[in-house]
Amino acid sequence: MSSYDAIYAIVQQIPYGQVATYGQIAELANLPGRARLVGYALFRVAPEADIPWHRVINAKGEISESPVRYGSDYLQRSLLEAEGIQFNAQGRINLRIYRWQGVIDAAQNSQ
DNA sequence: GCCATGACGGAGC
DNA sequence: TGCTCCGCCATGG
Repeated sequence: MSSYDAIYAIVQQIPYGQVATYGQIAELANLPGRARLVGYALFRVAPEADIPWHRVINAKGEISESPVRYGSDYLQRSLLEAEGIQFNAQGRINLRIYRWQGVIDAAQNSQ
């Protein structure tokens, strides 16, 4: 175990009906630029942990596909839709609406 | 211990 | 708007 522990902690904090990007998770986990490690970490722990991995998507707002996942991406989409998240015609999620802003600082909320 | 790969991100064309 | 290339670093052979 290592910094990944922070990644799992962050993912578990994603609220129902919202999503976060790998890069965002990495940043919150104090691993800026290591978005890849986030996805890799989730892939290794997902099946044996209570982590809502389906709420983690890429920066494009879509579900990442990979030959090692086969059809898991379809399951992920189903889970997200079950939470009320809508996909557009391109199968992507509107991050401007569903993106989890993580732990927002009060000062940053001035926008 | 070295080499190749990978749920990504961002810049460049 | 969409595709391609490079960078980052842990894991496995």
